[in-house]
Amino acid sequence: MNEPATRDAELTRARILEAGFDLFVEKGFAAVSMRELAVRSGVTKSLIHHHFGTKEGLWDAVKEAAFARYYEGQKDELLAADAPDAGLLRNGVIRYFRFLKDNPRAVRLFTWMHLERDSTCSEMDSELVALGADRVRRAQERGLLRDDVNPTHVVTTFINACSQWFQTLDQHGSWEGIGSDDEFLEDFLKIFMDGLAPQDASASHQGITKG
Amino acid sequence: MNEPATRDAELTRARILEAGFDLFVEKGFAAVSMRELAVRSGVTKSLIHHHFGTKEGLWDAVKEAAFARYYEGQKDELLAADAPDAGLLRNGVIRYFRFLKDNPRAVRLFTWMHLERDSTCSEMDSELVALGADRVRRAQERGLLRDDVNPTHVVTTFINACSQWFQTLDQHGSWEGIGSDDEFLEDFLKIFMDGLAPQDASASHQGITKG
DNA sequence: CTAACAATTGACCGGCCGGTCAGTCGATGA
DNA sequence: TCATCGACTGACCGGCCGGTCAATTGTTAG
Repeated sequence: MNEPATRDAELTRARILEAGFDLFVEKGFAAVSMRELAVRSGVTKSLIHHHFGTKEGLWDAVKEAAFARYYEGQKDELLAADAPDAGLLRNGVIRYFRFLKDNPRAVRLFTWMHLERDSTCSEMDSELVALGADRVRRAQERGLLRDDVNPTHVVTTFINACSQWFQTLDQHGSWEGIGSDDEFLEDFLKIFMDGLAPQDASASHQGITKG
Repeated sequence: MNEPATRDAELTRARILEAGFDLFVEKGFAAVSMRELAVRSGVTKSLIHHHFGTKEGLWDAVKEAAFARYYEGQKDELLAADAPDAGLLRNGVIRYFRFLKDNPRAVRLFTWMHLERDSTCSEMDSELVALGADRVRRAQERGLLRDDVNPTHVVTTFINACSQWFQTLDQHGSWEGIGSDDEFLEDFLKIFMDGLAPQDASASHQGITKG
């Protein structure tokens, strides 16, 4: 029905995109040359220009493709957690953490993009943060979470902690006493969820909390 | 007493180092050329080679200089908090946060280095994390902090949350409902410190904490 | 005063950079 | 069967890349 294996434009584009993703994620945009992109994708340099115009064009396409995947996946995750039970936030954190764990190269890609002040990143982040903050706000209104903290700050706190965990994953081997991904997640959840529990009127916890 | 303004090797090296810091922090190693480094520092390209050998040589020198500053400053901060009072961890977080706030370009530099898998980074991080974890462990032994969490995970949690906050600072303008640096710090400390408070035997907080 | 030395310069190098273009090749529709 | 169109190639371009080197200049020790 379709074109044969040779001269399949879609397949070629996909191969170039994959090579681009690999190399850009590994070395960053500026450190990758069109020549190595060509070698890696198994096509001619000219063919990359034919399909994507310029090096920036390919970079944009790579980002767009990765973004679509990430955004889609993450939105599904957030929507899947719509059931209004008490563990909503906890499950949200776990899902986000697992997503990052399953997509370590996405973490690298977004870090490169942040450093290059890519606007696409901030738009998506903004939407997801807003979505998460809304959930937190509703949980606060129901009395399920303490309400003396900014919902956006709650979301950014766990996003920050999880993202940076995987951003520094390479080095963890040399950090003495550090645990596995799941052990960190477990400890983080203890701190995070207990820290977010509704405050007792009988305000017990003193000691360390006040300097 | 010393050499005049012209032909001052130390001053020249310093100027080149500063230009290198500016440009590398802004665009990353690969995206900076020797020519623009020369223009920025107001000297000849050859002179940079004379003083630093290669482009990598300058990059190493820039990193080393920044590292020395960072490491020194941060160690001072940690040692300054040696008084064994109850707010030790809280003050540690505040000091770390303030350091990052005062040195936003260091945050960018270290992010570039992380992406390039620079080993120097991990060595310093490793030492600081170990130092912080030791403090947490001692606080746990004294019953000032909950002891059912890995001390290293406690330290990485706040380091991660703070670092990433400043790493994404550029975008915060478009995140609705987000507060200032200090407001975030305040909210983070509420969650973090209350989450780390010693557990009551009468374990009250249920609801959200269990999925 | 001058020899010695380091700081500094500008011309120059081969090579790789991103990008272009004329042309070949192969599938497809009339 | 053949014209058409797009996938694909390889030779080529000017320019910038990091780096070298011989020569000049300023400083300083003897």
